[in-house]
Amino acid sequence: MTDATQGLQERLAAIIANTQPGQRLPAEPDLARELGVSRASLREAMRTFETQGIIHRRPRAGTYVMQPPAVIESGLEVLESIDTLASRIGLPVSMGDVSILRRTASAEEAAALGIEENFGVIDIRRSILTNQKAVAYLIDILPEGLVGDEEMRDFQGSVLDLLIKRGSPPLQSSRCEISVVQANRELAKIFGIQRGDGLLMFKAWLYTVSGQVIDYSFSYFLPGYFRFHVVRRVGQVLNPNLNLINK
Amino acid sequence: MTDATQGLQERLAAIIANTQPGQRLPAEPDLARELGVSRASLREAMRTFETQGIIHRRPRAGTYVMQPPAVIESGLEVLESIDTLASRIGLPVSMGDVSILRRTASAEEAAALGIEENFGVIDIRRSILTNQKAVAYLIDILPEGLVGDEEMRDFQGSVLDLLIKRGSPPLQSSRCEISVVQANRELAKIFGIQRGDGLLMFKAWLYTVSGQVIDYSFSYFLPGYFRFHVVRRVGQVLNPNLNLINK
DNA sequence: ATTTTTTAATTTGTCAGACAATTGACGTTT
DNA sequence: AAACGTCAATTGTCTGACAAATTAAAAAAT
Repeated sequence: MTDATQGLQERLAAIIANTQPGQRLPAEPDLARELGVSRASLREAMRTFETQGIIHRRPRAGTYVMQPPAVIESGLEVLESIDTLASRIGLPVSMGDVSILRRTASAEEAAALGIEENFGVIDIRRSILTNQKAVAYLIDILPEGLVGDEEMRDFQGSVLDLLIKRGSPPLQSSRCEISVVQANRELAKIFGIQRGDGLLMFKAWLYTVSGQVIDYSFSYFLPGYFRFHVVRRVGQVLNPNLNLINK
Repeated sequence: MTDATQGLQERLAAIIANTQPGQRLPAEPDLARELGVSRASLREAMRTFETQGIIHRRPRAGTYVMQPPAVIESGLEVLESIDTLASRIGLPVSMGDVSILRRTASAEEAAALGIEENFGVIDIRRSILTNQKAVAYLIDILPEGLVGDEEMRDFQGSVLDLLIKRGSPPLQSSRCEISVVQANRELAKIFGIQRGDGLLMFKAWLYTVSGQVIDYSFSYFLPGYFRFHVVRRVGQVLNPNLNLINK
């Protein structure tokens, strides 16, 4: 996606975010004029949000901002920080050492964040303790320039909570990959376990409403202290393309 | 999305599906002519696939079909059997030894299935092989009397597929708990790993539409062969009130 | 005053045609 | 063989237009 397209995407995202769910957006010709683009370009940008279920377009009636689905389950469907989760479960947790450093992005991180290699990133690492024992270790990689210095100084909780609290850019969802990894020396030392012991790992991409990755994170969990669940629908896979592609 | 739009979407999906990953799609004017639509409409449809990362567009160079990831990947939102998943991805898998036996329910199983202790259950265990190597081991516990003897005899695939195929009772959803377990002697032997090595485990309750648990299952996955993911919503932030408040 | 009917404006879906900017392949020159 | 210039190809974007149907306003009828 080109820079100009990205900019339009973000400006449109802001307009959508500032519209009450259920409310109608301005008509396309008006919106295009407001954004200074042609109606065709606007429609392409809108298609992105329609694909994500953020807006719904009704021919001859208008385009409406969707109501975010009601959250009932308390599983992985909803993104919440470990801190929020722990306090909800009643697990007394404290934060261990926090490491915040600026460095340049590795190739993998640059690809994940959609930035150039060697672009600056902020690397935040911290452990979650219960009874003086580490039960989770969290690494967040963010593009430089997103979080100010003063924000960083009084950083006490989770990166996610910080981003949610500041409100901009508006967040959309997180893609979370679940896997098991063997503890390397660093992780073994942090958790006080043997090298090679299994750890539950979440690798997550946090997306803004404009589709940009704002946080690339690795979360390691000591088995036995956390229980994650997800409710799975019975039915068809929604993405029809994958079916076609692999037939 | 209107019906005509849906049709274009599907026809474009078919064209993308029949294009080798990494290859270029025909130029937009040609593709539009082939599909019998205008270039503007085609571009809107293409934006849908670009959003999903299925195609990548490079200005003045063309539109390219992306390479799908090589590992077994599954969104957890939709419940599907490992067999269906593997065939959808094109991974050649075979079924290892299958063990089907009738016995009485343990206390844990009785609680999970909502039946009396010592009530009869069917215990189905099987391993999934790829290249003669076990990569998954699945245990299904069902209340007795739900599956007939003749159905069991020619049982070849997954319990879930069997239940879906027979259609009754109608299934609703599955609650899946994700954790990491250490391989015991039995599991270590099955997977050819050391005792104590980490395995990804799903513990799942399959619910019918009437709310009854019809299948209580344990699924063990060898790390590295599967990549499960889940999209986690950021519920509150899309709520425009918060954005306004925090601005 | 209220309900029904008619009318007109609104809005998305779609089309055709055009131009700009840059890439990548090709041919030419050194 | 290498460097350079040329030119077709391709996506990104714009303008203007029409169709179809919904919605709201206006008009008519009760």
